[in-house]
Amino acid sequence: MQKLRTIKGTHDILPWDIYKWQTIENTLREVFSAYTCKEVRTPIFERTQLFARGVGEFSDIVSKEMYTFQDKGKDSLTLRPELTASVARSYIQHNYQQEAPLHKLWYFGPLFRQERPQAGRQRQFHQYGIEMIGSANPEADAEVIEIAAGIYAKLGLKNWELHINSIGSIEARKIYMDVLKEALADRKEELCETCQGRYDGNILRLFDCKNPGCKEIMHDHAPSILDHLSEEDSEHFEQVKTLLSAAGIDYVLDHTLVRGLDYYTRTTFEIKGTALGAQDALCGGGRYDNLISDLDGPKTPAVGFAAGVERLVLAMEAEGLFDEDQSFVDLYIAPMDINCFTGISPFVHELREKGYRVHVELMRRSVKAMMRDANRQKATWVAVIGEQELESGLIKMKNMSANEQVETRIADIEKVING
RNA sequence: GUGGAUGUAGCUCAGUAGGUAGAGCGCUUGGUUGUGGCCCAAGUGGUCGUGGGUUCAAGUCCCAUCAUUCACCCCA
Repeated sequence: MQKLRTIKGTHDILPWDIYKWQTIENTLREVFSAYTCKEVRTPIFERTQLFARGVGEFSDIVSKEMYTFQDKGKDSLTLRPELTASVARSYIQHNYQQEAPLHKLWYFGPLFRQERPQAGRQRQFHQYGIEMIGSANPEADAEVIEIAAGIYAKLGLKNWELHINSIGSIEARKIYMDVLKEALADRKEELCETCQGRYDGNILRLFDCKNPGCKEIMHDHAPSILDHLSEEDSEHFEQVKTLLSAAGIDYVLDHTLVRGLDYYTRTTFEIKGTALGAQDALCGGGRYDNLISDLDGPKTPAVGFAAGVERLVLAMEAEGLFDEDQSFVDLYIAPMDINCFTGISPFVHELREKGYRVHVELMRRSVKAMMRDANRQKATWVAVIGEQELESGLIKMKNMSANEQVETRIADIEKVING
């Protein structure tokens, strides 16, 4: 009998770690709302077809990493492996374009991909991101990148760098791929096995190979895609770079940055955590001007990014950015026996309604044990209530960090807490 | 899917030349009568991942299996 445990590649976010996620989520809301983005939540599963068409039938994600199943109506459904396609579907289904020409949509949620887990990669993982739909202009690209970077800045993360590139329109990319193929034709035999396969499959992926031999060949012989962009593509990219510089955002120009998903056009970017393991992409995104129309929507330009939350947690832990000493208890009530509850109950209720975090100890422990517990929980105040207090109507309030104790009427607890 | 590493108390790990288990931290309680953080003490807690095999005897050797983990692939 197998012990009950989480499925491979999935994890519980434990109650003593959840504050890390909440810290991140709160910051996300702040930043996205500062840019007047609106959150959208889509279902966790969709028709398989959506991803096959949106992400690309032959991409690895769709061809071998999806959790796909049939429901009782024999429809093929899939746990979402990414969110851009879902948001695009929502945009089309509800005719967002009738509401306004531009939509800035952000999201946060779990995704599923059946890959072998490793550091910074799980089978159920979380991403947040934004899809800015409606603008073909470079200022949209720049704002999306600014938001991505702004979130890390706001969280205090230091060890990351922004890489940007432009892979042009589909037409320009096709031409470039032929040029690349020709430039490497003589060297094909020297490439590693997987790269030889990629040469005929998706030759752009050669840039991602970690094999030193392949890297050298690519470095020495591969032409830059930036030299093969159309005039409009180049102009667009120049403006993006200018806008980023104006916003004071540092970037690394990286012509080898070719995103894996089929739907990207023109600007692509990635933010790498420089203190992470092999899975170091904190955030990846770019422009995708054809996706909406590919999914039978109106021809609509868009740009966005998706960022991994588990990786962000790892990166923040590595930089010690979480406050491990923060208190979750404003007032710890230490009742000496059951009779103490009735007298204090209405006041506790009132404090909680006002937003104070109040713990009433429920274990019937000794005062010593309760004080010890309050200390461990980093409670700011402790109220001791026993027979004496019930008789006199005065309870003892102890400020734990100052080690000072005062007597007060129950009705004045809030005054004491506020000093 | 491929390769490497690892699987002993809640956590981090010891475990010597095979003789049926330890430490630190944690948790609980106590150190006199109703008060924490330090210190001290006691207690709680493990069929040594699982199943076989070798042996008088295996956490310790062999095989298998499962799980975890790191890397490849791919991607956030």
